[in-house]
Amino acid sequence: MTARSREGRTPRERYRSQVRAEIKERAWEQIAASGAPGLSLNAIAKQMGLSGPALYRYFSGRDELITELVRDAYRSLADAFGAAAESGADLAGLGRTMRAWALDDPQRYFLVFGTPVPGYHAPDDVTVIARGVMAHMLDAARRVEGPADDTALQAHLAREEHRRWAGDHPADPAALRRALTFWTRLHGVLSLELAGHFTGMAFDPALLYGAELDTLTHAVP
Amino acid sequence: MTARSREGRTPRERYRSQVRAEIKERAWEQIAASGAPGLSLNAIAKQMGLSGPALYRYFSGRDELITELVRDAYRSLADAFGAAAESGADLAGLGRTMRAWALDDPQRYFLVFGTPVPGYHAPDDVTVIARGVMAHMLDAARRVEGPADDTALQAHLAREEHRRWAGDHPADPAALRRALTFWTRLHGVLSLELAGHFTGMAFDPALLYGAELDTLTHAVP
DNA sequence: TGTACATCAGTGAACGCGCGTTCACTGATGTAC
DNA sequence: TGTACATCAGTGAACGCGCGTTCACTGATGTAC
Repeated sequence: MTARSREGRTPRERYRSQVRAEIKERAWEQIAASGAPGLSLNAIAKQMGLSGPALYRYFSGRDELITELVRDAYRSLADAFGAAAESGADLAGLGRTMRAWALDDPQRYFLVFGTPVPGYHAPDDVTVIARGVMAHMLDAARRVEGPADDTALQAHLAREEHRRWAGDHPADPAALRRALTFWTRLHGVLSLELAGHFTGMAFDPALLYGAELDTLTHAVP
Repeated sequence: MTARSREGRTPRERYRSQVRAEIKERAWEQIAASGAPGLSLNAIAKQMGLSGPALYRYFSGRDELITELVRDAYRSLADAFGAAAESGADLAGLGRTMRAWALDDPQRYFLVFGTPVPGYHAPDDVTVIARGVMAHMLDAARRVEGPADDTALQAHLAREEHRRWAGDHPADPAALRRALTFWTRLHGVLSLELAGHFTGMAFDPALLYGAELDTLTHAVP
């Protein structure tokens, strides 16, 4: 008879997911050390005291492992946003959450928002998870009060949204614009900072980041 | 006797620099096709109808080639900025120049501003060229009129600048702040766009870019 | 102008390495009766 | 409780590949007298 723990998982299943988790952990360590392009299945196996082919019991190949890491990265950011929103964070709160998430593991940030590897295309479900992240930003952007002056961009967003939803559920263009600006401005500071482009420039990137956050919550533009 | 053309370059020297140039050209093609991590000396040699070791007559190794490409990329951006400034471009003009330069060869943009390869450190002279790019932005930022309200960031920049120059030649903190914001905001839009993060979102990134440009030339924040 | 020599681009073989991935297999663990 | 069978984690050998880099060499080009 099968020994089933709670949740109906057999010991074998539990073992499987533990090993899978350890593989991913070592993969993150490798990525942190030498970036995504340097990720090697054989190196992970060796580090775990396994032979290379053993990993193929857990992932169909290198690509699937990377995809899984991307998924996890998106999910963890979505979770962080979710938790922040849960405890009443506004747009600025999400911004601080994003910065903390990025600094926590810069290479994880770059895996998701960094230079794309030509030729690699993430599966569709990753896009869905990414949209979940965007949804959190949109939600918070919607709750920002203050005048949103009518720009050409906003009109453009309104037009495109109407076309997409055929007039049914167009998103608030002002919120959309704010969410986009939130994303690009914070990404601009974060990615340059994490890439080391501010080193030797004698200023605290956190203050620049904070200044950008202020422009977003007080008034846009 | 040596046949010297104008500039005192012998035919051999001319030949050398032609081959060097072709190597770099093929290198750029490869980077465009498969990114910087996929750059391979052997592949370049094969494409030129040469054997692998032949390239070592022209570059001391892979790292020197990459460094040279980074240098060229920075220089071409600095040149583009210089030409724009020459013909009277303001900060917005530099912004449009930067976008054109980025779209012209996205992988070149990423080579310079994208995810850093852990472990690789550019030589010092690259930093000097990079500072030249920043100088153009600062120059244009200085010529923007309009109220620059006093923020904590600005005060911070003023303090740090004073410390760096020991009170001698501190840069105008308002201009510094504007140049930094110029850089990060435009990079934010550009890098997300080039990385394909806006695909499927049904809006024109150029308009978002333009909106950010407007915020920079009209009033900051 | 011709000859002896030096320079230097490019070759081919080789080294050592690591990669992803396949395959047939062993041996332990779980399952069914 | 014991026995026969099925499942499945992991191994070791092998395949084919490409990488950066070194080395001793050939042959063409330039130089000096």
